[in-house]
Amino acid sequence: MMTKPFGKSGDMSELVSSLGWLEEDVSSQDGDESPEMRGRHGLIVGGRIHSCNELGSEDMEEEEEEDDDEEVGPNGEKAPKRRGPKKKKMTKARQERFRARRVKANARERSRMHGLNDALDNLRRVMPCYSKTQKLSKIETLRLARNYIWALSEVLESGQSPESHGFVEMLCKGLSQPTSNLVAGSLQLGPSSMTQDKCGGPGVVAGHPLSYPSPGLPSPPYGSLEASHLLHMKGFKGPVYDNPSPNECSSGTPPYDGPLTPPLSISGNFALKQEPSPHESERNYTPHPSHHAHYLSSHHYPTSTTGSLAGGPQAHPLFQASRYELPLDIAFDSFTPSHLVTSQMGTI
DNA sequence: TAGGCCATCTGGTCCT
DNA sequence: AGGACCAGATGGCCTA
Repeated sequence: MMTKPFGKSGDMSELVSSLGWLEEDVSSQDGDESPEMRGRHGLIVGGRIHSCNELGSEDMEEEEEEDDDEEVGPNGEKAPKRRGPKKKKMTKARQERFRARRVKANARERSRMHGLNDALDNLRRVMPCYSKTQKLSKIETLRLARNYIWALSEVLESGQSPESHGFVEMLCKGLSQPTSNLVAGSLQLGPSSMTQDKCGGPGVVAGHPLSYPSPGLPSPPYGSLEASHLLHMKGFKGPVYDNPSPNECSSGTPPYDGPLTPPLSISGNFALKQEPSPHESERNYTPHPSHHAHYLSSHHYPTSTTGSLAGGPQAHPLFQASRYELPLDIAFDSFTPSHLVTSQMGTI
């Protein structure tokens, strides 16, 4: 798996002592270094050694330019002549400037990645299974976000209920089994028969027909669907069709990596919402806005009593029952566990 | 212990 | 020249 040109920790001190400038650089890391960063000094050292191999120590730099034209590969073969301007000698001053540039660039790169991670965190918060303790991985967050948009589009386009089996199936499409468990658990719904490809196995776990098998999952509670999420979903009653939508997931979902139908038909709806400026959105940010579903439920579609937050989460049995003890006879507005059980048998 | 995920460093490339 | 972005490399942490 990982190649280890040098020991992860063992021979490090030897290498470190042979590189005088190394310690200096480590100590010259940004002053605002987080504890996390401090805990990763070994890693920084590793990085330095990596770069050292490429740049060479100061002693090596003096020789570096001389045999430029006759580079010989590890197997003795001649490497092609290096093109472009000849490398200038790395004088001490140049090296110092280079180091300073690198340190600055590293700091920028760190903050850039932090910004990216912050954005990912914000994305996690609006996912239907946000949990502070059970963070979705980056890749799973992106996949779920993609599915979420897709599923909400389907809700708007075809009137499919956000509580339907198909909705969960769409959310879980292509997700890992633990993430699928998380999503299904958060939605208080059972496993999907369609998620066997990547989402996991058949999904019926011993003890409860509605629970996902959850190998390796920590004890509950982990991700949970925020009350507002579910209430908004429950409140949302899109146009109801007599016949199931031809686009319904269970009747033929597009392949996971295939092109999805863009939510063109709903873009107008979304566009109606005045997006706050970055500043405003920061100020007004709420952990679980479920913006689109909320907006739709409160502005475009009739909202049931349970669909309003006024009643509070405890107003619905869904929020009184543990996910793991959800009785089979809980009736949803348009979806029941029995519904699910039959769907698992492929009768829908 | 292998594998997954992550943070960081780094050099290259493109753009201003 | 310098910054943003990217991908590769590396090592740490955690879990099955």
